Amino acid sequence: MTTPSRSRKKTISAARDALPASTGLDLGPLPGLLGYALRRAQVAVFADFMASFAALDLRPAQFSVLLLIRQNPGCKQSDVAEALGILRPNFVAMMDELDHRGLTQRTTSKGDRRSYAIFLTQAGEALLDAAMKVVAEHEARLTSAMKPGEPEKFLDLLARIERAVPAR
Amino acid sequence: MTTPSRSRKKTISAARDALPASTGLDLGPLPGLLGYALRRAQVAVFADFMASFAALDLRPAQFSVLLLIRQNPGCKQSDVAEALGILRPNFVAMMDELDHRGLTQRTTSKGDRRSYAIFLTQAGEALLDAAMKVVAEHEARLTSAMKPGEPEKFLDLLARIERAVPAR
DNA sequence: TATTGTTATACTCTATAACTATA
DNA sequence: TATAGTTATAGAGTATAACAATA
Repeated sequence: MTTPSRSRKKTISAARDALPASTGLDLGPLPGLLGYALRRAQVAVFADFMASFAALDLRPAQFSVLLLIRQNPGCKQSDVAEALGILRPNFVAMMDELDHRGLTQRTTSKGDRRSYAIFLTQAGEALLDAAMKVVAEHEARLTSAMKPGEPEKFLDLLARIERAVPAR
Repeated sequence: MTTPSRSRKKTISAARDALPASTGLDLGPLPGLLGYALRRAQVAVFADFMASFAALDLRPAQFSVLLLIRQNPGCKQSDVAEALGILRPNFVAMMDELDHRGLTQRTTSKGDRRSYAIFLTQAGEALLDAAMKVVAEHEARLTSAMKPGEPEKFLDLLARIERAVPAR
């Protein structure tokens, strides 16, 4: 077991100032916890992402699905689902909706008749083009508070945290 | 509108190496998006948190509720809910469960008879003491992949990202 | 009229078992 | 026997409207 360490203690009080409670409640050690700060930031970023994509009627998961299909045309449903951490049963309704909206197309693959080969339609390509512009603006909002080099540093820290945690 | 910028391009390919797809699919620009990396890390950290607290039968939200009550003994339900971003209707069942488990206690406050003053019981204090040790181990796992000073830098970046996004 | 706690309700995400048709 | 897609279902988490008691 590791102790919070002297330098951490300083961080906690700094973070306490940085993350206002909005109500008068004392948050105690909460703002100094990496997991808590990580979750707060992720919730805020997710909300901004969803608000940005409301006009395109695209949720984050749908955006990533379209992106992966464009990047891997003809791939199987299961591969996309697995790559995004979506369980196969839950992915069916997602693909159904994208299909019904005319954004994707499932063609029964010649080789293995139990799997589909999935593609973007022209409408899907066009929507994804528009989405890439929206996501660039969203990302620019996130990096607007960062100095040069910090976005890269942040991505590196996120990747190391992900790897530092079991499950793998 | 802002362009992705030259330095970002380099970051994307670096992150692509750092975040393996596990399946063979090409993730394209996804691993270079701050929002995507942030969400992946948060999901992984949340999973580690929940696994760590399984033995105590405490979910993240319950832990933060107990912590806030200890930090603000006698406070109102609504204040805790608001501080944690939990909607008041959804907070009722949470408090009911904590009460039924004997971890918290609601006493009708003398001053305002429509609100409760909430406290931790001795069992609640004891469970939170145990939880603080578990969370320290959890945090140590997250910082194990970081060099001195990086946890503070990471907290700072998270707070700045949260503030950079609208809603407020 | 406004606030605190509450009920009812609904919608999204996530998770598991089991079916079908193919292999 | 195993795999791809599917169905059904259940559980969290989150959202809004409205009510009773109190201020």
